[in-house]
Amino acid sequence: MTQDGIARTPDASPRTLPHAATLHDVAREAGVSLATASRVLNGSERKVAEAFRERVERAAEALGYTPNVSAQATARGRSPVIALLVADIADPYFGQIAAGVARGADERGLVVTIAITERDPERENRIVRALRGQRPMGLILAASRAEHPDGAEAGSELEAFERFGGRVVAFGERHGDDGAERSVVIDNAGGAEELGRRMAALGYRTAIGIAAAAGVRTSDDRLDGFTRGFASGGGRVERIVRADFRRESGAAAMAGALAEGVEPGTLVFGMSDVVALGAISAIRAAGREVGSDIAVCGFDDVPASSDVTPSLTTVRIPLNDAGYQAFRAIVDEDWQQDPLPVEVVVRDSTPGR
Amino acid sequence: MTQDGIARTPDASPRTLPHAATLHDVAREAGVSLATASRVLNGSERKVAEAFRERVERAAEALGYTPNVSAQATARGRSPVIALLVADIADPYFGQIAAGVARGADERGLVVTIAITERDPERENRIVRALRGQRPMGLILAASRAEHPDGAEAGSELEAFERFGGRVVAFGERHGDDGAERSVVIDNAGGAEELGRRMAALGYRTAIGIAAAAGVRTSDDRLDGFTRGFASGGGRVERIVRADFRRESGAAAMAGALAEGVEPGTLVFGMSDVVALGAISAIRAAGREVGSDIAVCGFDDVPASSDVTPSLTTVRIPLNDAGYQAFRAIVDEDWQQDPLPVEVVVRDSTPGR
DNA sequence: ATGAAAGCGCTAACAT
DNA sequence: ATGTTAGCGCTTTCAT
Repeated sequence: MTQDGIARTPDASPRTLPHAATLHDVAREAGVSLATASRVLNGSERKVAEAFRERVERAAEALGYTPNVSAQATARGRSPVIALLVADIADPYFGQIAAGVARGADERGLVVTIAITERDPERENRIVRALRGQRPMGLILAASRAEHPDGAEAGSELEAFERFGGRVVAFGERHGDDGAERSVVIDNAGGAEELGRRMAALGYRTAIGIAAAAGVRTSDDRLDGFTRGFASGGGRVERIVRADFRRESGAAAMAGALAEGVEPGTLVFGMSDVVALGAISAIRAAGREVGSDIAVCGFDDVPASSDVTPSLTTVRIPLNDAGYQAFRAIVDEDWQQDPLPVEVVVRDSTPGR
Repeated sequence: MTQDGIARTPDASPRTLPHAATLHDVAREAGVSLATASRVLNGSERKVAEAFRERVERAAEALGYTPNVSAQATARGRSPVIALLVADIADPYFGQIAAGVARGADERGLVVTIAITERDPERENRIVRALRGQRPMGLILAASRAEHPDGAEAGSELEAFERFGGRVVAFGERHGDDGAERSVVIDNAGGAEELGRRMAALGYRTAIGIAAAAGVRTSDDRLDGFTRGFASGGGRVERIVRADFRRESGAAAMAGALAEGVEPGTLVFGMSDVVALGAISAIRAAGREVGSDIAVCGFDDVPASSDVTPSLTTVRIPLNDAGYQAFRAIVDEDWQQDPLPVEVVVRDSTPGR
């Protein structure tokens, strides 16, 4: 043994590090061919004599062999990965979706890679392009995107991805023409409409919507649905302030609205719970009361929503299941979305008037 | 052009799908060798004539070439990935850490893969083993683990990983002897001690701790620190109930404690905000009041903690930065942890008595 | 500075 | 049923 604890090889190439056992090592150790070793360790169709199989398995065990995923991927031409794009992984909305995706991936032994778009469309495009390099089985777009922000160019990276056999699954129906893309749809409009109806029934007549920029599909759908439902009960969305889906943004938007004046008895509808939570803190900061003075409702039913006081009225959507659906949309050839029930849950932030 | 839109090749092999442009394609298109193409597109040292360089770049652009990461990884022997292990990605604690890791990875063009341990040590071991197959640059263990659950066996997968040049970074100092492993340490004990002191100063004298199983380092440290600080101010932790770090678990533990009887004026210390939040809901469910009746404090300062009412007293730790530190511990050869300030933030859930 | 060619670890025909 | 061998897409000596 040499001083560095590594056996010196005849050709004296100075390996600096021991290397992980390779399939080759296993085969040699077991006294079988590469192919046989590969078959018992990885190949699907079982056609190896029990005796050999055992020897290979023992050798692999002894050497601590782990198949090199990259090598397998190059050889097979596809990578056992699912790429997940989210706007912000620290956001509970995306966190839950991610959990659902991970749950599915785990079942199939797939690895999920995650990338953060920060809600920047340009950044998103760059990421998709880079992700293509991973040659993943599929791409899940959970980041809320706007409709074709600038004409035909947008999404061309996605097309390229699909053209080469990758599957892309988006949350929410996609604008365009492309039939290849699958989407798991959450009934944003329907849920919001029901919410609007319920709020009108509770006696609210005027509302302020805190929405993302026009063009952001999720936001548009929720706002439109709510407006419709609210109107059907005699209510009216009298003002729409813009924010993105971040908490601080919601707070700022609310603060702005407050500065312009908000009548007692007004209902504020945040396009997501996170935004609504931000609005609540702004309302408090302005010395107003949440509930009987200014009512607030949101959308998503993230865990925090039941913890606030007053607890937040919202629309529950099974985010984790939605993530799982997205996973299945990628791996199941004949996938069809299971229904994702949305449900209005009325809590204390919207007392009856 | 044939009917399927693909040029028929002389050997008539029926490719079912177009394939992504390969480096080979680019080289041919540009009329240069594979090596040259590789050099301009990926190689580090620049030594290619400007004329060639341009032709290659144009060809790559025209063909929409994206380097095949797996192939690069096999050729180079290492994969540009950072593997992140968390107990539960939907938990805001892990979500923030993940965001920090992702932020760093993005800077260096690395991809982060995430795996969920579900707080199951056995599962964690399986995962680490599978992860080895990715040959990632490093492994970040954010999942709170117990000390050697069952003797020497535990962590052997980690050792194997490190032996082959992978770097593992753990949150919290590791038990063992191994010098290879780096750890980003959060001053759990110190923060909790200060919290204990402050609570005692507020007038609390008896506390109930909701902790994870003994042996879970994070929990132990927080509990010990708190106990010490609280005692220094004349307080005493009179009961310790066990839960894991999930919200429901915290609620159940609190419900149990409540059933046995909890004196007014008692302080409940949840080992994490999530647990404390669960405790709060249990207290409410039992018809008791949070604050003046039963006070509650937690640890982490997740966003939800400032939204609850009464807002939760806790210890703030810069989780996102902690995640970023972990990233750096992997990529920077001469890494040294930047200090991660912990700070007690007293809110309404622990009014002075 | 450029190209030819030998790998990287593994899979999958194709023999045998 | 097992072994041989030609790739997979890319990197990297090693010549030139």
